[in-house]
Formats: sequence, C-alpha cells, structure tokens
Amino acid sequence: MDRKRLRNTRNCSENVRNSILDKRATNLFKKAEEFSILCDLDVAIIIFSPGEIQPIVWKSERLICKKKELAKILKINEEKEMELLFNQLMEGRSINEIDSREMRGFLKVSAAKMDKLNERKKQFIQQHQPSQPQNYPSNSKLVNENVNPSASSMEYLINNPWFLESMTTNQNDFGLGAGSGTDPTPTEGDDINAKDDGHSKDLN
Amino acid sequence: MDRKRLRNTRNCSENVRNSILDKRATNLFKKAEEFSILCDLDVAIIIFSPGEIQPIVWKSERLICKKKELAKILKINEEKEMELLFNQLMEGRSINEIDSREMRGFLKVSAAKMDKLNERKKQFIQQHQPSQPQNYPSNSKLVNENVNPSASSMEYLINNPWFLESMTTNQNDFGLGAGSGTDPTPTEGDDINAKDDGHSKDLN
DNA sequence: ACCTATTTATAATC
DNA sequence: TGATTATAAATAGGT
Repeated sequence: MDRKRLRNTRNCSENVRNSILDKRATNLFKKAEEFSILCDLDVAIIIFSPGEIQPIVWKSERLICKKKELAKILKINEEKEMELLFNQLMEGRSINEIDSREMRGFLKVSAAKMDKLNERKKQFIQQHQPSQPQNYPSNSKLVNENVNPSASSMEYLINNPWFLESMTTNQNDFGLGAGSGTDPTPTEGDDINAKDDGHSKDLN
Repeated sequence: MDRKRLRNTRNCSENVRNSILDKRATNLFKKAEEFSILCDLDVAIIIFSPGEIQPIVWKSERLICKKKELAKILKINEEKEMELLFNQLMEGRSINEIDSREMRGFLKVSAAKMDKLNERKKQFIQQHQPSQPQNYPSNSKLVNENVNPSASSMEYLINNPWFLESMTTNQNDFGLGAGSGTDPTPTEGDDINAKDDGHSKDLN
C-alpha cells in the first residue's frame, strides 16, 4: 500500500469504496473467526450499509452451531406442546378453540407420527406374513393413504381410536425427535433474519 | 509471532487466552472502525463470552452518533407527548388518571419551561427598569423560587393561570429543545444496554 | 483478479 | 504488567 497515504480519509470514489469493501469485510470476518476460535468466544458482526434496509450479519461458527442447537430444542418443545394440546383435545377441549399456530404444529406432529406408524405397520406385515389378520380395519387405509395434513384428514385421524391411542401413548420407539422427512420446516438453515450476500466466506 | 506457529489452535492455557483476548479485541475494533470510516458504514460487533451474561458490545463512531440523534428525537417526542397530556389535563382529564411515567416526564418538561420563563422574566425586568410594575403577583415568587419538581410544586404550577397559559401556548422563543441544564437524565450517555469493559478504546 | 512494496498485527521473549 | 522484536498477514495501488 501507500504510494499515497489515504487510510482514514473517509470515502474515495464510489468504485474504490466497493472494491475495498469486499476485501475489508472478508478480512474482518476472518479476524473475528480467528479471535472466536482462539479465545473460545462467540462473535457477531453487523454492518449497516446506508441505503440498504437489511444489514449484513456475520457470526462465528460457534454461534451458528449454538443456533442450530436452539432450533433443535425449539422443535422438541413444539412437539411436547402439541402432545399436550392433543391430550387436552382428548379431555374435552373443543377443536374450535385451537388457534392456527397450534393447528399447524399439530398437523406437523401428526404427519410425523403417521410416518412412523406406517413404517411400523410395514415392518409388522413383513414380519408376520401377509396372511396375518389386521386388528383394525382402518389400518390398511392408513398404510395405503399418503399422509397429507389437511382439515379433513385431520378429522379422520382424530376420529380414529387406533391413531388416538398411539398418539397419546409414550412409546420410546415412536420418538418424535428423529423426524423421517415429513417435516416441512428446514432445521439446518442459517441466516433466518439476515441476507447472506456472499460475505460469509470460508476460512481455509 | 511465530517462533512456533499456533494460530487457529483453539485454546491454549487460561492465562494466554486472557492476554490474547484484549489485544485481539482491540485490533478487531480498530479494523472495524477503519472499515466503517473508509466505506462509510455502520458496524457493530458483539462478543459473547461464555459464562458472562452480558456480551461485549462495540459499535463504530457513526453508530454512536446515530444513537445520539435517536435519543434527541425521543426527547422531543416525549416533550410533545407531555404537551398533549397537559392539554388533556386542561380539558378535563383528572390529574389522578396520570401514571407515574407521564408524571415524571411532565415534571421534567415543566421544570424546563420554568427555567425558560424565569430567564425571560429576568430579561424583561432588566429591559423595563426595576420600577416597572409586575402584572402577576405570582411572578415574583416564581423568580425567587428554585424550580424543584415535586407533587406540591406541581399542584402550585397547575393552579397558576399564568403558568398554564404559557404552557399551552406555542411560542417559538419558548422552544423546549434547548433545555438549560435542569434535565436530570443524561442525553450524552452511550452503552445503555451493554457494559463498557474498557474494550472501547480510542483510536488515534 | 493477481502482484508487491509497505504497513499492521501478533506471539514470544525480555 | 508492559515494551521489544521477528515474522506473518493485510492492504492500496498498479498491472
């Protein structure tokens, strides 16, 4: 540098600023990441560009991991809440009292449950020969039907005693945590509230 | 550096970490400030130390200025609100309906108003000779009295028709903005929600 | 986007 | 603690 000194000279031309911005930002993030690792800290950097509405938000790897953990906990929380809701439903709370958020969550959990049940059903059939009689007539329907959460299928599920029983029973094999792909919300996504504008470059 | 290389080696001993932390943080902030000035941006850095509840928050000088501007606007807003409140008071809203926040703000604005009025009074007396008769008997009391917002003085003010009139009149010379030192809350203070632990070192 | 002369940053050592 | 120092990294300007 320094054929002519210009550090700390506020702005130069628009072009130079833009070319500088990228390098500087990258290096700042790099330093911050290094710092974060070396000192065992979480670091976040927010850059407010005048004119831009959304700021550039960078966070150290550690913070991203923490966020994922939080998302996982929130998911488990939602599922617990929905189980509670379901139990309330069983004890007389009218379906009309459920708001849209609860309903959405409930349908999500229901769908996951259905997937699990269908898998179990298949396993059961394979293990006990096709000739084995089924206990519940609704069973076959459930297996052949694609689980598609909607108001009607929801009512169907609620009126199905077999489904109800399995929903309200805490069976370890039916763990809600390891969803089998029916979950529509991405758990791995970062940058929920910030645009990723390419500044989050990889170090190394 | 680099008799032995150890960058990116996660933590060393507790001691080394702490000594490194300060230098690194300082330099990170320095870089960020440079960046902020050079590219005309607002930058904020947040450092979450494990175990510490409050993160270290650093922000570029530009951001601090912006915050001050915001504080100024909020102050003006409060004053407007109090004027409105006062007008409501005049139109029949009971003083008992005012909550403590409103009361506090109102007393603040009242005190500022009083200062302005006292100054004007002095000017008036000086300009019109001491022999000049005063229009309002309460006037002399107001001049000699130290303005000290309390419940009783507040009642006194409200029952004083001259004061009421001047409060509800919008006169440019009486501008509320340039308070003359009676305001108890510091407007210049930064770091409202973050501890300043000495990392906000001056550059240059 | 790459190169390079310089300035900065940095870990170790005193 | 704080200053010094040898060396790596960052950087502006030119190509």
